[in-house]
Amino acid sequence: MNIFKIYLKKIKDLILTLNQKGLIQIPKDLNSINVDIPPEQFDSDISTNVAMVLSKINKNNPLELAKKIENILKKNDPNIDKIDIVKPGFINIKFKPIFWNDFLKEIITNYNKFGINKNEVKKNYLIEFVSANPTGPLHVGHCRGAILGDVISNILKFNQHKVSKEYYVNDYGNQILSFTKSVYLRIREILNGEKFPIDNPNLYPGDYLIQISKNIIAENKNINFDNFDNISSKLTSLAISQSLILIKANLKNLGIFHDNFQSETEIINNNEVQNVIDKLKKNNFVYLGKIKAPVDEMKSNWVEREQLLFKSTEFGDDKDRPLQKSDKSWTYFASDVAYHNNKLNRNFDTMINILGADHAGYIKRISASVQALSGKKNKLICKVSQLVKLIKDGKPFKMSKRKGDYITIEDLIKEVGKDAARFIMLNRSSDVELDFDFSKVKEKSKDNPLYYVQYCYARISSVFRHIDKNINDEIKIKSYNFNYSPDEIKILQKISQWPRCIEISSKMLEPHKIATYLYELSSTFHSYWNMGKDDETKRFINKDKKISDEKLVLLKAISNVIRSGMNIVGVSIPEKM
RNA sequence: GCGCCUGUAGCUCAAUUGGAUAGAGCGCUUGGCUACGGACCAGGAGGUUCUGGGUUCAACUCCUAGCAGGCGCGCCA
Repeated sequence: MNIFKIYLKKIKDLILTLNQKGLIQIPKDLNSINVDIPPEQFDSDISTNVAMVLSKINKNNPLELAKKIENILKKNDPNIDKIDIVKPGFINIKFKPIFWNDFLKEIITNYNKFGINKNEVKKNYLIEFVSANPTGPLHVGHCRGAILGDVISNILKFNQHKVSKEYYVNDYGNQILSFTKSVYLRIREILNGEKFPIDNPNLYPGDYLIQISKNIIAENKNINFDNFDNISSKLTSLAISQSLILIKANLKNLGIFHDNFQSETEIINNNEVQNVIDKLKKNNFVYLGKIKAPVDEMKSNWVEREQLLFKSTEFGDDKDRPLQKSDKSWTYFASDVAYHNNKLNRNFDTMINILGADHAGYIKRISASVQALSGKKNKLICKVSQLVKLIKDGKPFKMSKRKGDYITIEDLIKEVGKDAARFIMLNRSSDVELDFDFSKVKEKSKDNPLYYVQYCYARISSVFRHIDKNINDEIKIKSYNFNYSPDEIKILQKISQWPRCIEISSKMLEPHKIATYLYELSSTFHSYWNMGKDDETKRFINKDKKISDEKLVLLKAISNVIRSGMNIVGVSIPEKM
């Protein structure tokens, strides 16, 4: 029940009717008309800009137009208490108690549906995220994108879209080769005591390789590890599946579960790369050519080579991109084009890729390929998650893979817990760099939004305990006939904005809005709670240790929204803290 | 040099995607625990939204030209 959408429709219908009667002119496009949340100082529940939008085309003062609309609105809507017309031409609407009573009845009886925008067109999404190389466990750097992708999926699912979560496994190429080699040398070390060349920059030095190697030895007693070439491909698949076990365990600890792990090797072995290149060739998007050297550095080392190129410049990229290496093997880009063609063939309405900031430069070429293959724009949406700046003991913490001093997801979870990791990573827009201060994240104070929201839920739970109920119990109300005070209406207004929050974060794929909203809702609650100290009528439990239906409904509504919100974010809501 | 992201209070960030007097937390400052959970609340000080131009009834938001920071820029993935 999105009251903003409901009233937007009412207002659009109204001006369409007025237009048909020849009373007003309307623009072709009604999209700039909106129904919004009015600023607090105006004592209204919703507001609309309709008069200002119509003013120009009607050559009429917005205030006068607003007056006309006001009269008609009031006459036809028994829910409206008063309408204010303010300065430039805003129409501010305040509802009667009956409106809030009906509203609460609806959201309490259908509590599990509140927030869903059910009239939105339902789509079938594919979201690809994490997709870290399968050469070891995940580290904190992967964490933000992982959580972002997971929560975007949760929002879309909450809004009743279909979502398939996918992890692309880059189990092919040079990095995998050196990874396999590293495992091999670790195995030799274990079996034959040959020391692992820890300083070789082309190898993976991490200690986790020792455990991987031990597992491989233990599970494959029949393999002879004397000659690398004889077993390299077998060893690759064994090493990767060991890596994936680690990665899946990491993701599980973050509360993340993918529906599908798509292997790159499989795409290549199915000849999909060759097929997609043939397809592009047919449509004239591929040619043999040379790439120009970058303008500045290392000009002297540049060797021009003729290679198979994809015309990504036709779709706005800076240069055309190579599909084939000089040794005739495919580039990473080529197999990724094939992978995206594979996605296209599975007929999703929209494909979402979550990328780290360091891969942002890749977006143009991959969306170019999707456009070339599908002819449709906007089939692929790429979301970039900016860097996370780690702060430990008040100082920035730099991770270096070489030295092996990086923080894994295990370390992170052990130190701050899944809930804090998820909530804090979401607390900022994905477009801005995020400070992740280990000491602050653990802090149990207002400085930490996670605890602030959880504390709100815990307080509500404690009220339910006092009346010998549980916060999850369904409540039965004889009649919704209440008259809430202005301070309580403030909470109701905030609650009424929940579906709108979902609507926008779902449309814009911006999960941080959920975290912000939950914080604000908690804030209005905490504020009201403290009023109870001076004013007993604002306490939930009265002198007789009872609670009125009016207050009970209010608490139930708040806690239901917090529960849905925290479920979407994927964090727990303890009843006691 | 080019591309992407960012620039808002001393610090970290919001801002209903173009709306009204730009809001929170931290820090500073003044108050509130014999209390349904103080992990909280109320008040105060703090702003030329990086700069210049443009579009609009309306610009933190869009366009444009700059400035500053981050990330990336060959057949690595």
